[in-house]
Amino acid sequence: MSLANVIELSRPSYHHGDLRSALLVAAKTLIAEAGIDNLSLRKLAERAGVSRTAPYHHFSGKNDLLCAIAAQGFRRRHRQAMATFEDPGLTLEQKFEAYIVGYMQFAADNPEEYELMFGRSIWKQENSTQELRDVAYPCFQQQVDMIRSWQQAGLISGDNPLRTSQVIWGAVHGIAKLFIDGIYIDAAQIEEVSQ
Amino acid sequence: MSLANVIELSRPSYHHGDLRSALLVAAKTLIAEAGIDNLSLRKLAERAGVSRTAPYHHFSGKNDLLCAIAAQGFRRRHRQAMATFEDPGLTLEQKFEAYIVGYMQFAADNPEEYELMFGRSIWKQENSTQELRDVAYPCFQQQVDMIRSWQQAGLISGDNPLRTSQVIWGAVHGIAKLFIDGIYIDAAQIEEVSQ
DNA sequence: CTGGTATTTTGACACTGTCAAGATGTGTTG
DNA sequence: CAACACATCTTGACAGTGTCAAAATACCAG
Repeated sequence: MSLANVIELSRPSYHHGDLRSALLVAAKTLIAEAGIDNLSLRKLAERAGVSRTAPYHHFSGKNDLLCAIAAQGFRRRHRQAMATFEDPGLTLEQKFEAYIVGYMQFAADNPEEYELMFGRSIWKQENSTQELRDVAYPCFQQQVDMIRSWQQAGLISGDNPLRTSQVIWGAVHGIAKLFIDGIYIDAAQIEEVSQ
Repeated sequence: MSLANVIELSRPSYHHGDLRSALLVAAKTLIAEAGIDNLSLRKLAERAGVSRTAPYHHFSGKNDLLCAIAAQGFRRRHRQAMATFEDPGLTLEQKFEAYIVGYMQFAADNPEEYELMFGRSIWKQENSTQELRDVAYPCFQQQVDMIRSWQQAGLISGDNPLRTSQVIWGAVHGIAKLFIDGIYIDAAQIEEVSQ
């Protein structure tokens, strides 16, 4: 962010230089400050020190911007989960627990971004960008793969990774929303879902 | 709705008569047609055959209207769950299954209304109306009571009804959202959560 | 009938997303 | 170096939104 500020303050030229990433950065801070539904393109443009319609040369519209932000979130979460999955110092069981806890942590740490990622506005209708889908689907696929390995190891029941994944993700997601909304559930309770 | 239409078409007087309920009815049809986020007070007023600012004498604002609609939903669901809970022809186990299935059915039948009820916009900040809280909390409390009875009967594990309720509701809610978003999960899978 | 109150309307304002047209740089080619 | 093409940014404009203030209208108690 400090880099972006430097660029913004000492605007060396008429052209911003890297307005696209500057907008994404500004958008994330605005979202963290005031929530998703208080984000407007105009306030965002002002924050970035640029005219109202400048963003339209980097994003086809507001929905496109939101998709790009969400895509960043999926990338971050994907890397994070990947690190857990590939950590050689963890047993399968530990990975399972770390995955669940990590998921909750991610949701709790970035509640507004999480809301954007899994809120339906960018997924409903034909709103989702190609880029977003390209980033999010591997994220889901990875989860299915992990669950498959846990099932094969007999760590959790069931033999249909996809179905089980839907159920588990549904549960974790629902609980994460409770978590975000302020009803604290400690890690011990999370174990109860895993059975 | 037909009754409302009669009232609307043959508007007998300058005063609407029962604009408040007419607005609620119109709002629900508009929501069912075009979704929650496509509902605007102006379109709603037009649909009700009334001026743009007329609703403001029956609701303090848009948020108030949304809370009223959601409150209706909670009342409906509460009655529905109550009927299941008090049905003498069902065993505890059957009630449990009926409760879960009924919940999913409710969500699937009224997806947009469900989104409103459990979407965070009306719950976030200090948006929730007193009426909404008065209706919704008994709805949650009832669920806790049911789970307590199931736990006492040894039907499900755990000894903390509140915590368990949070977990189960989180799971069911998450799965309901998957359900709504088009990923079908049959009843057999639901059993898997209940263990 | 009359005054007060409840209800509805018209007018207005700030804010939003988005498009069209013009202005201003940047880079490339002759 | 000059001139043109292109990317980028700005100004102007429009429709739509929620909401408030003030005026108009209908109903109701005295």
